[in-house]
Amino acid sequence: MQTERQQEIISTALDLINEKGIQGLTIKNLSKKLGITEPAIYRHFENKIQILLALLDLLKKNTSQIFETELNSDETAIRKIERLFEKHFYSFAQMPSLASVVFSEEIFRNEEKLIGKISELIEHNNQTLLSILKEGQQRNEIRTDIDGNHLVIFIMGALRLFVKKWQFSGFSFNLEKEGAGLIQSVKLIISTHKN
Amino acid sequence: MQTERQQEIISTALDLINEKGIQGLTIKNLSKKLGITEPAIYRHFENKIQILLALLDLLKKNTSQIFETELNSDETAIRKIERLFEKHFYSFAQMPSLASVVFSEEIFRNEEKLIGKISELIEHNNQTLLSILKEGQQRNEIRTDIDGNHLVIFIMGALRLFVKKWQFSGFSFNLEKEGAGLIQSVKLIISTHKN
DNA sequence: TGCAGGTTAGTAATCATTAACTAAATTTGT
DNA sequence: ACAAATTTAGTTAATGATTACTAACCTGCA
Repeated sequence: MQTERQQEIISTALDLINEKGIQGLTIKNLSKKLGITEPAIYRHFENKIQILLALLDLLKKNTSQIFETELNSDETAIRKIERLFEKHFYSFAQMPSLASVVFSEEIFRNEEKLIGKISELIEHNNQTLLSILKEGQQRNEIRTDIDGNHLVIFIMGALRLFVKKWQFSGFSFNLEKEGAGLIQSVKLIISTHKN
Repeated sequence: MQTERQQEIISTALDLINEKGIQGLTIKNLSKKLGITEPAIYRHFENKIQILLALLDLLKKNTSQIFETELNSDETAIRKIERLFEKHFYSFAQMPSLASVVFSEEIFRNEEKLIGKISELIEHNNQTLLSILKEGQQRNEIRTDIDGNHLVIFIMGALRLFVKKWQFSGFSFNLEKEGAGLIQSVKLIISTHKN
C-alpha cells in the first residue's frame, strides 16, 4: 500500500521525467516541484531507486492490467486487440506523462533491479498478447500465414512507435481520435483475408 | 572532418552507452576507457555535447544513407523495403553498440540541440520511407487499403522493436538470420494481395 | 506525549570543465 | 641543413556545481 504522499512523489517523478528526461529526475528537482525540502523525500522513500521501482509498479498497473483483462474477456481476438489499443490510448490521454516513460526502457538502465523489473514487464505483456493472437489464429479470426511472434512485433511495434510520435510532437494531436484510424489499419493487417 | 582520435572517442562513447546507458557516459568513464586523463578529452572536443552531436552524425551516416540509397535505386518498392531491413540488420550486426543508441531517443533529451537533431533525423527517414511506399502504391506493388503513414508506423515500428529485442537479449541471437524471417512477414503484410 | 513529517545544515562523491605546465613532433626562417 | 618557433596531445592539480543522502532538531496533532 502507498500513502498519499508517496503517490504524489511518484506522480511528480513521472512528470519530471516527461519534462526533462531521466537526467532531470533528481531529488532536488523532485522536492522543489513538491514544495518540500530534499530530506523530506526520504521520510517517504528509502532512496531514489525505490522511487523508480514504485514508478515501475505504476507502469505495470497501467499496462499489465490492460493485457490481462483483455486476455480473459469473451470477445473475439480482433476485438481484444482493438480494445487493447483503445485502452492504452485512453490511459495515455488521461496521463500523458505515462507515455514518456512506458516505452523508454533506457530510463531504467542504471540499476540491475530496474532492468530486471522492466524486462519482466515487457516479456509478460508480450506473452499475454501472443496468447490472444494464437487463440485468434486457432479460431481463424487472425491470419495464420504469419507467425504469432511476428504479429506481436507488428502490433506492439506500431503501438510503441505511434505513442512515441505523439510524445515527440509534444502531445499535440488527439491520441484517441488519430489512434482510431491506426486501429482500423491494425485490424486490416492481422485479420484473415476474406474474399 | 574528424581526426582518428575523435573517431576513437565517439566509438568509445557509443560502447559506453551500450554498456551502461546514457548515465554511464561520463568524461571520467570515457577517458578511463581510452586510457587517457579527463582533460585530454578536451583537446579533441569542446565539450560533452559536441561528442554527442558527433555521435548523432554517426547515426545519421549509418541510417540516413540506407534510406536514401534505397529511395534512389531501381528496384521494386517491396525489394527496397527488403533491402532496407537487410542493410539495417547488417549495420547493427557489424556494430551492435549502434543498436543500443539508434532507437533510444531518450539518450538525447537533455539538450535542445540534441533533441532537434535526433527529431530531424527520425522525421527525415520517415519521409524517405513514405516516398518509397507511396511509389509502390502507385505501381500497385503495395496495398492501397492502408494509408502510407500507417504503413510507415508498421514497418518502422517492427524494425525498431525487433532491434530493441535483440539489444535487450544482450545480442544473443543472430540478427541477420532471425531478421530474414521477419522480412518475409513484412513483405506479406505490405504487399498487394494477389489471388 | 509520542510520532509523522517536516526543517537546517551538513556530508562525501562525482560531475564537467579549466589552468598551467611539458614532452615530443612539426613547421619555419635562414 | 638545422636551430628556433610553434603546435599537438598529453599531464597534474584544481575549480565550482551538483549528486544522493544523513544527522540532528523542530513542530503540530491524535
